[in-house]
Amino acid sequence: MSELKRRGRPKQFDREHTLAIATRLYWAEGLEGMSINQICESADVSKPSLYREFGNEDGLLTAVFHYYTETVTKPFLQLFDVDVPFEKLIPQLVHAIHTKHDNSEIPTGCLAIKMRNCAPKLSPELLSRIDAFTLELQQAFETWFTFNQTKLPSTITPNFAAKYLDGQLSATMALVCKGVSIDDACQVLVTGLSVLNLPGTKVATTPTN
Amino acid sequence: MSELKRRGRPKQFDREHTLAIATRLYWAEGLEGMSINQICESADVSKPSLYREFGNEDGLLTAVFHYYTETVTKPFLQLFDVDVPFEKLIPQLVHAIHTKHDNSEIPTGCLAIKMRNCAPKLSPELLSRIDAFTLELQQAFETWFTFNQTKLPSTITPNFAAKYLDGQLSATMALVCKGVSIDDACQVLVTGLSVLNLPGTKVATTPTN
DNA sequence: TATCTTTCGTACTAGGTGGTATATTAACCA
DNA sequence: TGGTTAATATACCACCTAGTACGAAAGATA
Repeated sequence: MSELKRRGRPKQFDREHTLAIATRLYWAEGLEGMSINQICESADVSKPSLYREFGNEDGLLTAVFHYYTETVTKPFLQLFDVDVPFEKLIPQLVHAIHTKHDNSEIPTGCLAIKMRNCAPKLSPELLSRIDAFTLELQQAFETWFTFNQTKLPSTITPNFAAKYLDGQLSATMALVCKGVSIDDACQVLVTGLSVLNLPGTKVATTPTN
Repeated sequence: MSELKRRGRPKQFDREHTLAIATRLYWAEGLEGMSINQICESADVSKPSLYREFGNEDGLLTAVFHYYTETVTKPFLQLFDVDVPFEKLIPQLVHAIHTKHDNSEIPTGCLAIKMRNCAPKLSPELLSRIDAFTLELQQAFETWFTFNQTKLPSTITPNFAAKYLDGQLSATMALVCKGVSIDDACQVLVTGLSVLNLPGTKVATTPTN
């Protein structure tokens, strides 16, 4: 146990609570739409406390990004475990999107993408961390397709399929952000993925030549 | 002609030039990444001159949005004229994307979407203008599919096809913004649109049930 | 009790933001 | 020439931003 008595005034600052609120705010309002002052006010912490914990704004953003990937993206990535069978991926994706947007107040879009769009505000270190993570995600897709390659159309490589899936997910989120209903957005996702020959889609096309 | 002599000091302010520079800057750097001061400096105009012309920041943004739709989006929309035959749409889209990103310094992404993402900064009037325009675009897609409905798969309505196309274009732009090559992004677009049975695509799928 | 150590928050800084008051300038007209 | 009109830019405003100096507070140690 780390039950040895610490000297000095006991710490009251709740890092986890602050990170949760900051992440939610940045995610919902956008990086540039949210200031340190507003975050301090919402999380009910003093500004020096926040700076003591995270150093500066970039430190806070780095911690927020880490918190986001751990609590949001990584659970999503588990859907692409190579053990997940071919025929269960799309229903799982649709289910994940539905539960994520239906019964809670999760903001729309991807925080990592929103952060990437504010590149000039970010340090090179954080920027490369974001890029590394998106690459990691991309490669998880590719790995999944590699292990499930047998049923891919012959003209489609796992690498392209990964990019294509990435694009379809972007499309779905973009539509949701635009106000399209979750059902319609999921239908777009399912339709788009149907070209990869994944089961669970209704749309069928015929060869063009 | 409006050649009647105006009284007072002749105007030097070049509205068109300023709008062109402001649009480019907002488009490239994002709404929140660009300040009035920076725009004035880049356009080499004084701040009062800019305020005299546009009233306030929201007025400038409104003018920028109009300039953007007129010079960028509407030419793109012409590709969806109902007279454009079915089999020429995709090559035109790909060609448009290529020429737009290859030989010039056009920023990536869509300014209208970037503006929409900064909703809290925008006046309700401008916000509804943006929404109206995106709706108009969506309906142009739908009209095109209505006039070219015959070859659409029976399970796909023109309304859904319009949303789907919107999503595929978002996907393409998202990939380009992420650093994916134009060729790969266009290939994603072509592949995605293949489910609509449009000619010009190589990928063919077989019915799943 | 007094000292030491650590965390706390008030109150401040410098700089940037959107926006403007005001004096000057430059053309017309009489 | 002098008066009228309108466009110009300097120099300013109040406010907000990220970031911090510093003294008070709260516990352990002696």
